Amino acid sequence: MLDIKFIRNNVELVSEALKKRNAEGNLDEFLKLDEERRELIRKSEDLKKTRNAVTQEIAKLKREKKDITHLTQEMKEVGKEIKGYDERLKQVEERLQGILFEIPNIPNADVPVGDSDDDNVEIRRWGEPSKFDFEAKAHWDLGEELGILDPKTAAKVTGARFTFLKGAGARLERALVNFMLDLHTTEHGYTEVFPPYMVHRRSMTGTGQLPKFEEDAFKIQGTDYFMIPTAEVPVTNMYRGEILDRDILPIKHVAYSACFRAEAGSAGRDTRGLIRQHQFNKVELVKFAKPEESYDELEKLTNDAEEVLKKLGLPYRVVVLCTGDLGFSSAKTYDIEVWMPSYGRYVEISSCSNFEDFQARRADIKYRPAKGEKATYVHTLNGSGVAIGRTVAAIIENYQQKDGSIEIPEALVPYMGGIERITK
RNA sequence: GGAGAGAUGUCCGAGUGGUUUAAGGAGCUGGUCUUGAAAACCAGUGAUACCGCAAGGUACCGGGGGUUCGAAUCCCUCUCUCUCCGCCA
Repeated sequence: MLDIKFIRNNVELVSEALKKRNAEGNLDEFLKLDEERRELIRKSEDLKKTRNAVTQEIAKLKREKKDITHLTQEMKEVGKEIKGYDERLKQVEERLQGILFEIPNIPNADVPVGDSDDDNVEIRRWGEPSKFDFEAKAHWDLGEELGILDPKTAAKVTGARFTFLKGAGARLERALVNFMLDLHTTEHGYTEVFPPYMVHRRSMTGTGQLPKFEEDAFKIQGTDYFMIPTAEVPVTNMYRGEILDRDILPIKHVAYSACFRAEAGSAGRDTRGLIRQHQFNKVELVKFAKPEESYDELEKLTNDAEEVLKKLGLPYRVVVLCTGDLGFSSAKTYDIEVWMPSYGRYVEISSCSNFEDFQARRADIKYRPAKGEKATYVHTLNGSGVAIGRTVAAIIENYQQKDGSIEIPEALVPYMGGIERITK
């Protein structure tokens, strides 16, 4: 959510930003309602001032046993008038907030302008795309042949876009979770949290999933609970409505969670394999930082996520998302893309974003820059560190051997109980 | 699921319709005293949001609604916390 005053004073800038994003925002109506809102507040508060004064007078007269009926009559009318203004004000503010909630964040100045992911800009690469002297297989074929991935049974039990992991496959998933959590807690200084997998509407609104993207989320019928699409939601909302002590910033959390996404609008895309599932596991990095440090923290956070892929020996590249591909709440995002032989290209495995104060304003998370100073919004950041399912897919494909077995990356062997290779 | 008790400012905690438009205490800030500190004493103190160029004003006693000239206080409703009982991984 953007600041009302900021929009009021920077209409051109906001309008430009929307254009760059190919997004729409009802700025004309916003400005009109903003004007009306302030006028209603003025009128209502004027009358309240009068009422407060007269009410004191009535109390005094009553103590003196004097007649007050003419005053109470008068105030009855004033009360009605106030109520009228306040009711209209409430309507105006609701509409205003509705518009505000649907305006995306303003991209940072150094974000490249572009229409789609074709215009994202590669920043760096690590490793070389894997080459094979045999016919390389896709992870969905290889995984089923090895008996470690079983989407058919999942389809029987639940439906499409779910998978049973079995044997060494299930072990690999668990090993990756533990490996990543250990790396980020012991080497990168993140504090581990294990969040609830369901949150209520306010939390989903705080991080920006709602109200605009409700169709992407799984809602629990008969409740106001949503399955979390990422641990970002519960972990960011841990601090909702709080003023944080400046000395504890930056706060760095790492959280493992399952993630649930309806994938509305993705029908027919990535239908095979682990790339796009309704439920997947992810280790998420979340930070709360001082505004002046948030872009340094974004670089560090991205590096922390990259370290996972380096240690696993998976080739990847980092791209900065262009304005047209940027997520709704984000001011700047780096995607880390891992080499996926079956796709013949790099595939997103992590998305690291600085939301600046966009989420903090929605969720009301502040800090005090200095003692006695006015509290101001923190900057929130997060990134996958990294998506587990896609890592499993990447390991299967990049570490496949000619005989159809899969070598386990060295760093992962201790987490696999010493298993160095997955075979039939 | 049943029965009951709560939610007040940074914290503790009074307050059942108008000298409470929130007492008192703690904390914090400043001062007096002291070689310094502690203690004591004195004074100040909403780290809130909004409207306004400002002066100032309005709102805010868990959330929402109602009664009233006037609500922290009365009524309705929701959320959360705690205690006891039942059930349960």
